Amino acid sequence: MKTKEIRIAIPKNFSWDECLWYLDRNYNDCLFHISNRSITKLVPVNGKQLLLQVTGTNGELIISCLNEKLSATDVHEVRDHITEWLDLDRDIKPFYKLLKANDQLAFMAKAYAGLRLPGIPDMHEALCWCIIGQQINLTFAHTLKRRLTEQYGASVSHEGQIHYAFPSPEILAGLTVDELKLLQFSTRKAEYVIGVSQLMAEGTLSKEKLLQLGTYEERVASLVKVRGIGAWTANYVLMKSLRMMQSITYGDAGMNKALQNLAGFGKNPSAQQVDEYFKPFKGWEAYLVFYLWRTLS
DNA sequence: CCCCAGGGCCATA
DNA sequence: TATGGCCATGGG
Repeated sequence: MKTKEIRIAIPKNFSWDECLWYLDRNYNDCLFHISNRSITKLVPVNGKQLLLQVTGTNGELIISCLNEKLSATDVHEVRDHITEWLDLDRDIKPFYKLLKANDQLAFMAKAYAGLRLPGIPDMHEALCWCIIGQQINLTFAHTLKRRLTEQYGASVSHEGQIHYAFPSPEILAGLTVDELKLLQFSTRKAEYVIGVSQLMAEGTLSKEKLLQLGTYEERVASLVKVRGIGAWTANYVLMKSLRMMQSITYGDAGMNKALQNLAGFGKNPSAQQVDEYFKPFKGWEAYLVFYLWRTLS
C-alpha cells in the first residue's frame, strides 16, 4: 500500500530536531504520533484522510502516505500542506538578525536555531483549540482536546495504532452542551465550541472569508465579533492558521511569563508595553511570541 | 486552604 | 470604559 515517497528539500535555517522537540515536548497531543524521529498524522486532502509519515533526513523531508495511494493532485496537495504546516517557505534569517540585536533575546538565535512556527492549517481546529485552552492549564487543555477528538473525530487504524483527525465543524455543530459537559467542558466552553462550529458549518465563518478581508485589523475585528473569541484567540488563530506574522497574543499567560523572565516585565503588562517591546520586531511578532513560548518548555 | 493556568463573557456602576 | 465575578479542573 505504501506509495512512492515525496521529498521536500529542507531550507536554510530549518531544524527537524527543533521541530520534533517542540511538537513532542510534554503534552501527549492526540493529533499526531512521534517515534523514531518521524511524525505520523492524519491530513485531510481532496476529501480523504491521508495518514502521512514525515521524517527529516540530511537535506530533505521524506513524506510517505501509509493508508492510500496518491494521485498526482494528492502529491501536490500533500507537498503544499506540509510546506505550510512547517512554514518551510519562509526565510527566517531576518528574524535572527533582529534577535541578535537584542541583548536579552540574542541567545535564542543559537539555542533554538532552525525552529519554525508549526501552523494549524485547519482554522476550525485552531479556534476550538483556543477555546478549550482558555484559562486552564495546558495539560488539562490537552486532556479535553483528546476526549473531544477520540469521541467525535474521524480515525484511521494502522499497525495497531489509531490516528485521529480533529472533529469536523458539522459534527460538533450538532452536539449539545450536556454532551460536552460529560467530557468535563465547562458550560461556556461547550457553548463556544458548538457556536463556532455552527458558524463554520454553515459557512458564515471561514478561512476564505477572513482572507478576503484586507487588513489585519479587519480580521481581528471580524473574529472578535464571534461569541467565545476574544483578542487572544483572534491573534492566536491569525498566527497559527492564517500565518499572519504581526500577531501578538496579548494577555497570553505564557508570553507574559516569558517577558517577566527575560525582560523584567511585571505580571500583567499592558498592550502598549508589549507593543513597545515588540516594536523592533515588526513583521516578525508572531515568531517572537513563539520563541518566547519556546523558552518556557 | 490558597492561587494560577497559553481568556472571555456578562453584570454592574 | 472599567472592574469584578464566574467558569471546571489540576498542580503547586
